[in-house]
Amino acid sequence: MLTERQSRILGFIIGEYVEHATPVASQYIEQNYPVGASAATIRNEMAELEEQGYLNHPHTSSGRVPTGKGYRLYVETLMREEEVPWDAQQTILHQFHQIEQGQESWAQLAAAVLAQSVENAAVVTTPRMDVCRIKHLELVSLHDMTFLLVLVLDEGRLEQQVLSSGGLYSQEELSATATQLNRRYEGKTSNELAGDETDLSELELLVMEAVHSVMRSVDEGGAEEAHLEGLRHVLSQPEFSNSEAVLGLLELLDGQNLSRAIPLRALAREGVTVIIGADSPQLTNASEAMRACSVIVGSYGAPGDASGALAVVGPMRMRYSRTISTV
Amino acid sequence: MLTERQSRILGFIIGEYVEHATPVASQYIEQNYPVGASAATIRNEMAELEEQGYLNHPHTSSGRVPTGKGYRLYVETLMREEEVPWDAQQTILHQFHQIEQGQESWAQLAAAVLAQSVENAAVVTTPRMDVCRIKHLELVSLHDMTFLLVLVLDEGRLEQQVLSSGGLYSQEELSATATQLNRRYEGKTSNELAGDETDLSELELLVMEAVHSVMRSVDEGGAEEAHLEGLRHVLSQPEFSNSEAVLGLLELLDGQNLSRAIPLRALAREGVTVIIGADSPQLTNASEAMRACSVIVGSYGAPGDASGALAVVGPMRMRYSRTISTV
DNA sequence: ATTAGCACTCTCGCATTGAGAGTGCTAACA
DNA sequence: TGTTAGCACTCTCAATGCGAGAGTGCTAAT
Repeated sequence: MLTERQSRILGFIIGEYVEHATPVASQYIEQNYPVGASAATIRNEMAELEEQGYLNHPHTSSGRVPTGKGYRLYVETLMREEEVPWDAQQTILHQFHQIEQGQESWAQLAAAVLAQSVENAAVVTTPRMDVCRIKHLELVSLHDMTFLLVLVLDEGRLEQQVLSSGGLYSQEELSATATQLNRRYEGKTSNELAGDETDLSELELLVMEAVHSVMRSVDEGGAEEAHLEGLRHVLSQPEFSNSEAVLGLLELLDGQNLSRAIPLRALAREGVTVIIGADSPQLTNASEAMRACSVIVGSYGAPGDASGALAVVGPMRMRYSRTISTV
Repeated sequence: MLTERQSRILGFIIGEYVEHATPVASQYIEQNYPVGASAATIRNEMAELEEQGYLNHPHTSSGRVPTGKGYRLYVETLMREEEVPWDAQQTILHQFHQIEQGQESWAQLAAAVLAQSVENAAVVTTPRMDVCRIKHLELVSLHDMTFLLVLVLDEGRLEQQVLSSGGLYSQEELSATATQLNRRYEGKTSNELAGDETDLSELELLVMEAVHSVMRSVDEGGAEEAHLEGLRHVLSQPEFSNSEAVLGLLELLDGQNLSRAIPLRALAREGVTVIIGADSPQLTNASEAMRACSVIVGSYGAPGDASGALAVVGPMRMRYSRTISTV
């Protein structure tokens, strides 16, 4: 469909545009890239590329700008993955070793690191088991009628729930109950739990019901929290110099809407995915604000084990090569 | 210093400006507020107010705009606290009852609720004890050489830490150790812990060292996390219609810089505080971006008990009355 | 097939203009 | 002395026009 030279020119244009965010002219290409042809020829090729839908021009006489289709071709075929510079890798690793905290802040930090290193906004969801198992449970008395249920799941994930009992229980009773329940339910998944709740005391029943509900909500990904970081990078891009665009995007990403806007988990299953602009099939409710953006979704962790999703949100004009490999 | 009438006019102007974000003209005041004087008189008073530094005008012929000094006078003396509408209170309560989760997401949600109800950005730090006490500790074996230390502190706060032991311990041994340590240290504060670490086995020593370090970091507020929510509200205000302002503020609030920018905890001690514009003494490193903003800081919880700070960040032109009472 | 040359189009920045808004001042008035 | 009406003055804001520059599209020559 495209000649060798056309592809190369397209690549050059996209590269230029990604870096400078201004329409690219034929002369400029001629002078700065090794095409081996004059400006006029390049112009002809550009016209051809435009006819096929890879380029666009804002007005009769201004340089060319890549279209969504152009970007897609670029990402799919003619981009070579950029090696992440070794020292950048080191920096990232270093930043990660700084913290050995719980998953909560881990995700937050991962988002920050990712955002910083690709200079765009990043979203990271907390890791999550495909099916989680009880590792251990513990009951701690708080006040007279309330106590805390602490649930340790696979991979050291922690969940807590405050319960109020019908009666008064001492810490000793609670501990004993916990031990008992541990012996009986350790290693079970939510499903294996169901139906095995006969023969329990009132207290045990109360606890197990709570356990069940917590695990179910974890299984459903309800406990999955997405952390957003680095919005400033996206918004400082020139495409958001007018403030309506800013607002649109903010509206979309700031609130809880985040997970709704981007069906992260669904996409993450299949390696690294790139969503360009209003790639309609994937973003069903792609809002107007999303038109100008791209999202790169990836996952980390081993499938079947703890795993989570992570994404980079940026303008269409982002450095795909760098970003993708970083992801 | 100010006559009765001057105060009233100042009040009217600020009220107007806060609502409409446009300079206020003398005629407008005359027609919409019960001053009992003509536009000319109001003009004279305005000139007087300007001389004293409460007002300003952008250019020779445009309405008046309050200065920082004006706002300060307003909040300090001539504003009456607005009653939060009852149904709004209900809504907020309702939203809070929706979740009975851990503190992590609690703070996040509180920020969201606060932000929404005052239509500005809100920051909420996680609750924190002044001095925390051990309620309970638990050890859960994870893999061969690693186990999880779960620490329940006062008020049901949870901390976790992954430890790697020198040797191999079974879950039984861990549980026994935990029970032992519980018996010995329950209810102690970090300080009471110090120096009482003689006569312990290797494992116990390892655990208690970790406990100590966790508690110290909690005491120091290191574990305090600030959650920011509702940026969109601030940025949708007309004063941020030009994008440089947006960037400045974003730079300030988006990243980890948050807590550095606003010495929340320090301020929160003393009831509700209002910082207007570049109130220099309080915001040492008040960046340029902060010039146009105000911050209202408050605290929640009982001092001496679990407590945290919360703040609303908005344009100078915010509805102080409503916001303050909501806080 | 490539290229040089040239006309054409469109944007961008700048100055100009006119209307409108709101003040400051002065002079009259209670 | 405090208040008010009237008017000139200033400044913004939006619209308009203009010239320069950038970059293309096309045509004709190689």
